[in-house]
Amino acid sequence: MVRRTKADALTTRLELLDAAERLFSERGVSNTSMMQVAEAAGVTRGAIYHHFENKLALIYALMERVSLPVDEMRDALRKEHINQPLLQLRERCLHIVHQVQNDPHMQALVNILCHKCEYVEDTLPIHLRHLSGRNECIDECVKLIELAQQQGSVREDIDPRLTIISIFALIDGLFYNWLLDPEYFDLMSAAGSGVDNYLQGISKV
Amino acid sequence: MVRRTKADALTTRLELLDAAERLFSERGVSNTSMMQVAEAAGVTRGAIYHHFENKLALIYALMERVSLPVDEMRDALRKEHINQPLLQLRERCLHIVHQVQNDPHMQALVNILCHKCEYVEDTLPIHLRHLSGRNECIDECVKLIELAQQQGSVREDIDPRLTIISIFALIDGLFYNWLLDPEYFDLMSAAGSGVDNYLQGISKV
DNA sequence: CCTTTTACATACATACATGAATGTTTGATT
DNA sequence: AATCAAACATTCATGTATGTATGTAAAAGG
Repeated sequence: MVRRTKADALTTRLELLDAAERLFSERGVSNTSMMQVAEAAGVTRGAIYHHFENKLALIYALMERVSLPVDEMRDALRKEHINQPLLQLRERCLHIVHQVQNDPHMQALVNILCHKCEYVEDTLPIHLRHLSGRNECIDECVKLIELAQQQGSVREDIDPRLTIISIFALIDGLFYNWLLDPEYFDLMSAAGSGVDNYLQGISKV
Repeated sequence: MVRRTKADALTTRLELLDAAERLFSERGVSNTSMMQVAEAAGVTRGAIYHHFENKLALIYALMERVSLPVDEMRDALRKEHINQPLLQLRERCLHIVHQVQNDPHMQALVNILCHKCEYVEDTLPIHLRHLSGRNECIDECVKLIELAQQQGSVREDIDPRLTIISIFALIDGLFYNWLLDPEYFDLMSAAGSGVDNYLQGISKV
């Protein structure tokens, strides 16, 4: 059955995205054919190629879908705890973790980018996009550490950049392992104690 | 040209492993065909299927190749700094990092498992194997934290298990990001400061 | 020296996946 | 009301990966 109106077309598009998100997340990107995505969405392959150029464009669209709410949330959190940089850093970190744990789209996307998609030349644009937003975030958080140093709450011998890279690595690693086996540990508890312990370690005594 | 002697066959096998390791690491597992591996090793596909059942068996063999030296090193490090659990933990962590940075086989394998191989049902045995050795290591390191608590060097309110999970996540995350862009930061520096800061954060003042 | 394996190469059968080309039905436009 | 274009469905042409079956020459074994 062909959907005719613009609203119907948008529905089809969303159903395709949902199907792709689910199948990619369950069975891996390269192990999922366009045919399977189409079938799961109740359409034929023709529908996919009408809405998306190819499989990469599909993943790209999946990223678009979550990037907007993520950006909004980041902008909001940027304005809180302005004079308490370590607290803001903590809140921003834990909020991302909370989002990955509770927003299904976000979780599926991180899962796909982390475990269901090979980082190769073909997928480079995807991962570059993923990293660009991240690097911005790193630069911004480095300034938080520097500010904390100026305020005297963080030790002078701490390298702000390496510190942020480590904290982000900690969170990435938690995602990485938690997505492999969500039962193995509680994500929020680990992230909370992990970030707190780390911040404690760089704080002045 | 057919290699006839047993020694020659072993050479062929090693060349196949080297070729697979390189191609998988460069172009991704599912994006590399058995044909390409064979060509890179200077043989035909028949040679591969003679030595390995399929692509999974190839990856499995790649793991075998590095698991032995890794195990040996772990056993050795287990015996050092017995009465200084935090120091032993630190050394064990940093040694793994050092190994990933300096041993090409180790680095390629971590890269493959981390970025060049989708975690799907087909590859489950691979990843299960990867995780089993890891979980053993976690259990062992948890005991190090508990010992440090008994010795009074680590705060009582620290959860040993979550702590180790976080520290391991930190290292995993560093691998994950460093392999994506080795120029972006110095692995050893980040790991050193990261682990030290974290341990500082859980230590008694 | 004869037989049996080993260690591959070659060939084949099958199965998908992709992309593009084309067809068709209906909403949208004027 | 007529035309256009969107939103798909259908079909085809092609490439490519896999697994297996078979062939073969030399090494290993007795």
